[in-house]
Amino acid sequence: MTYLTSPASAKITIDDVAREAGVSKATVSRFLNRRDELLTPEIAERVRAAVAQLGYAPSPMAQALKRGRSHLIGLVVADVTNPFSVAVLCGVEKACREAGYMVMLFNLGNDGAREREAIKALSSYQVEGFILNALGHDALALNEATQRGKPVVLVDRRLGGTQLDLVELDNASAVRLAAEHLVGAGYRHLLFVSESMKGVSSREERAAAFSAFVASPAAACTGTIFESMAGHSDDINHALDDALRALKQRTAGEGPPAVLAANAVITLRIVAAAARLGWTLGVDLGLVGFDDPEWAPLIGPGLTTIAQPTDDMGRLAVRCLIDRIEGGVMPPQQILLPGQLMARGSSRRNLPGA
Amino acid sequence: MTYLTSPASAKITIDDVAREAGVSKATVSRFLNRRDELLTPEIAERVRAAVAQLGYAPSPMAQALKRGRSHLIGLVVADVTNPFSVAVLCGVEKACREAGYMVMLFNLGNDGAREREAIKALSSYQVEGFILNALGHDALALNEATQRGKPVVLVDRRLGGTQLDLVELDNASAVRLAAEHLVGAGYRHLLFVSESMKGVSSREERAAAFSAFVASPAAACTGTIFESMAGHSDDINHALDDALRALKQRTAGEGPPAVLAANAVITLRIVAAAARLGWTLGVDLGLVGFDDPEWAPLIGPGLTTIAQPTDDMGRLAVRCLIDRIEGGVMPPQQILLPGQLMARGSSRRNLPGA
DNA sequence: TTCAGGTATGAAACTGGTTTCAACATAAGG
DNA sequence: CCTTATGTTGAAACCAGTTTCATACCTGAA
Repeated sequence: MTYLTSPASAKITIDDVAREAGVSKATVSRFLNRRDELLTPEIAERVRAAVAQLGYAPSPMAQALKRGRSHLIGLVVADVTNPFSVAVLCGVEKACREAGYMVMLFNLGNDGAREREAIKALSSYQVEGFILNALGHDALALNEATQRGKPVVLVDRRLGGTQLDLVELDNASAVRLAAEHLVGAGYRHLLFVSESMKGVSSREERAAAFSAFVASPAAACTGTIFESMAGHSDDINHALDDALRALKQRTAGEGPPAVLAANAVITLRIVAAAARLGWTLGVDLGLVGFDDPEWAPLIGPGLTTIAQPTDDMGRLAVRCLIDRIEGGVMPPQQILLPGQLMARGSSRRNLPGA
Repeated sequence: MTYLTSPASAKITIDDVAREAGVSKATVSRFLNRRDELLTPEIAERVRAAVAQLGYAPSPMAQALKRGRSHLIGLVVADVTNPFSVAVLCGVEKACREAGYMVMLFNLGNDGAREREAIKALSSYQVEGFILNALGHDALALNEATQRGKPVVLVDRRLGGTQLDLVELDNASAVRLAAEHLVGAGYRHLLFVSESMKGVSSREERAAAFSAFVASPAAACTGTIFESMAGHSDDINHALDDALRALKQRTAGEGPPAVLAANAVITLRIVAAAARLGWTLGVDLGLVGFDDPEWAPLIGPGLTTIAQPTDDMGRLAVRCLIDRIEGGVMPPQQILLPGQLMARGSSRRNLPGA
């Protein structure tokens, strides 16, 4: 009894087409690459017909082998469960397809040790370039890639000291935008909550911009940075609750404090913490978070966020990469894109009380 | 002025290793494939040293070409922005890597017309098999794949009449679980809200199970199905609001109605609709939704959900596929996995009123 | 009519591996 | 000591294409 009835329908090669058309495979190859120029109309037509009749499609593998070009782009993502990464992934994938490239995905699952593995695996598949949204724990891995002469574009995070193309949010402006919004809404005490910096540039930039903002005389607010360390989630939550309670106490009588959350994961943690403490967002605690997932308007009074132009980021990263792949020689670019403030209930101080 | 300092560090081939070790490339190949057996220890050692010294790694492209095996698995996903798809993607990716395969991702972006394109592109890259979470608008595309003798495993959605391996949620049981939970919580009037069926099997199964449940005498509740058609989001929302209002009116005095949402996207829509109507979840409207994204506990009183074992689904799909790739001949399997009820506030009728 | 020059095509080499097959060396058996 | 068996190794063919190089053909000028 057979379950696989497929006759493995003999995949057709360039030789089959050549035979069918009564020409040599060189001719077929020429036809496919520089369509008709260089070919007698009559022959070109015969080849065209044979290709159509057999439904022939050339093997990218074989092409890659000879040409040294795979039309593959390696995309390394720190964590696919992060909505930001997914959003960028979408942009990258779309732009790649439009440009005739396929994307080969490698998800690190937030495991820095796998960066090497990712770059090795992808470059063994002859990807023509990398788009990295990686952890940066392993600068050596990067060197391996660049040393092989493969172009690299960084997204969201700069890695090592190396001067590479980079596409990211204009973190300084975005933080200022968020902080000014909170101050404008009447919050006088700001807490910036981030995951442990661990050398991740975007986290550091945001924290630095926050420090700079609260230090400026014009700010008219106090600011603290809370770094949530890794560990068991109960411990994380406990530490976070303590920090919020302490802040509240310290600033009692001066209006509610506000949190600026460094990304969507942190935002969710803050929301959960507020729920545990029995605080109402927008009333007992202001909140602005980076990233604007679709659930942001639906949590509590609606979460105010800084939306990143993720789709454009992906698209620009690809354009930048392909420019280099196709021989463009230019200085490393840093492309900074503006964030957009999505003002919602979590940062409106004077809500009709609940 | 040069910006690319990389000497393109001449990628080393098997010939280089052979030369370095003073043997033929056949010997090197033998060493790499069946490590040492069959080789003089002295020669094996020379090759090992050469490989190590040159840091040689064989080209999967060339291997694929000759062996006809690419160690690539094609993953077609209906929509990467859907959390369910991402969750499955994670499981698939992990399982693949553990088994020594790479995954090649193709995102349809909910565009059914691209199914063909996806399968063509992936199979031209010689993927050894497919994992499909696709739309199924194009049964022909599928045939193309199976006809080429490539194994296919379906996830979440069965396609066409073809008998293929399938991994999905046990929709019938899951719907019953959710519905019984709602009835148990005191809701007497149930509304099943789904996107337009359009031949998507999981949607149909869930709807059918819902109909079956409410039709059973033991159910002690009424049930309606609301199919949200495609269109402008304002229209969708309007229709949804109307349906909810009508249900409420029709059942006035018999306690609040409850919604069973067919997936996370619908769940978010219901949450938004409740907000527009000024209804409190759990009080004015019960809600249970399929899929359990991380934000579910944080919206309103917490959303009750049916969690799917997405990670296991991915893992099982891969195992199933690899079994077939590696020659396993067996009848098409249907693997049904149980859903888990995550009871939260949105389905608790007697909350301390707000 | 012949020769130069250009063009269209095919044969063969090449990409980087695997695999078959033949050759060689060594050991065992007669 | 010669034959046979066994086991290692290398040369060459092969995968499916691209590209170089040579050849055949045709045209135009001397």
